[in-house]
Amino acid sequence: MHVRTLCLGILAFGDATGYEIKKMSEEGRFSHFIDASYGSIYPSLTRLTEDGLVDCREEQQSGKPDRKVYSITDKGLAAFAAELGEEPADDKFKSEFLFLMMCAEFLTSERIGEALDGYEARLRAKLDILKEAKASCDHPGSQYCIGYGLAIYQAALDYVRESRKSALALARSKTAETETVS
Amino acid sequence: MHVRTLCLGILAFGDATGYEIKKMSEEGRFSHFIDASYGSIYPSLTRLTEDGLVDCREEQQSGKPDRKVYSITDKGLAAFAAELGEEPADDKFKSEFLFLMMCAEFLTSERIGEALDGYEARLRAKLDILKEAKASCDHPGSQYCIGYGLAIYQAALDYVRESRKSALALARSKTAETETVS
DNA sequence: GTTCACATGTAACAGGTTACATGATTGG
DNA sequence: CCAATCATGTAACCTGTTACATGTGAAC
Repeated sequence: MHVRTLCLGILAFGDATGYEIKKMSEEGRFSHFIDASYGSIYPSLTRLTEDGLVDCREEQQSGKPDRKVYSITDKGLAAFAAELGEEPADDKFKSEFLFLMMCAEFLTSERIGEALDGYEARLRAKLDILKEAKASCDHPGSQYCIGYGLAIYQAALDYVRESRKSALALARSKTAETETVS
Repeated sequence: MHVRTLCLGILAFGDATGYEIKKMSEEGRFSHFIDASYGSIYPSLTRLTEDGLVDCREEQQSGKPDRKVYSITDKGLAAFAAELGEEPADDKFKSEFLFLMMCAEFLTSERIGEALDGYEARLRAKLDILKEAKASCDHPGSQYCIGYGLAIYQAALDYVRESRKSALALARSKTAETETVS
């Protein structure tokens, strides 16, 4: 999914500035999809405006910089609806942690233990964020996504904990270790 | 993780051609990470050779095109070990399906049902592939990754099935539907 | 006879990131 | 006084994809 679509989707829920879109994509309800940078958001908004899918109004603020508030147009809403009508692309899951575990035979068991600890900690942190979000957000669509996130991160955490021993056993053998050192 | 690192990692397990690396990244043991295209693999191998991290020998074959078999060098092995020593980057999970569900209030319950059916089918297909891989692959590191995949895809499937009713209820109301139509 | 598997490679293009440029106000 | 928050935007760069170019042999 392109940043352009993300912007359009966020604006379908209500007006926002580029700055706010960035925030939402990295902290808010939309953080499960992409975290877009300013370098992609601002050009996207310019393009969307040129294409007539969004409107822009400038607002002066006392003390703060001017802001450009974007609203979705009817044409934009139609384009968004059309995109939602298409078959969603396959999920993409990329994990450097799993790549590391795949290559565990090149590592010492100490290094694997370290990686497992770090990964577990991150999973816990994500679960905490999701639990907090679940309690504080009342948007039904978001609740569905949060529930999904809780389910899979919990499953991942359970797996990593349960398989810890066998994971450590993947390490390169002591003999191989000495071979490499010598 | 870059295609370059993926190539290096695959070659750490044994010699391969660019063609074989592509196959492994989309079907084999390494398919959980990236599916790289020829347009990125071949240039990566050229660069790795220039940098002395891999060696290349050309092999003629009767009836088939010549092939270039790449082997990792000591320098390459060291570079690979160094990369594995670094903290792995955060997992990246992107789901257009979840984006759709987040925006469910813009959809009819029919469309949501359709999306749920499609998503469920894909999850089942992935689970089947993983189950088959589990039975046919005896590499321990791969087994760990397959186990992880089974755990999270199963959790996702369970969630999608259990929450189906509430998911369908996310649809836009009939009044809103009529409003949009008129 | 046509499609598939084998096999390598390039060029144009798309998409996004990073770093930079600018600048006011508020809170510690 | 320094850092953070608000706020917008551009240019250079990096990485990767798509489509193209080329060619053989086997299977159906």
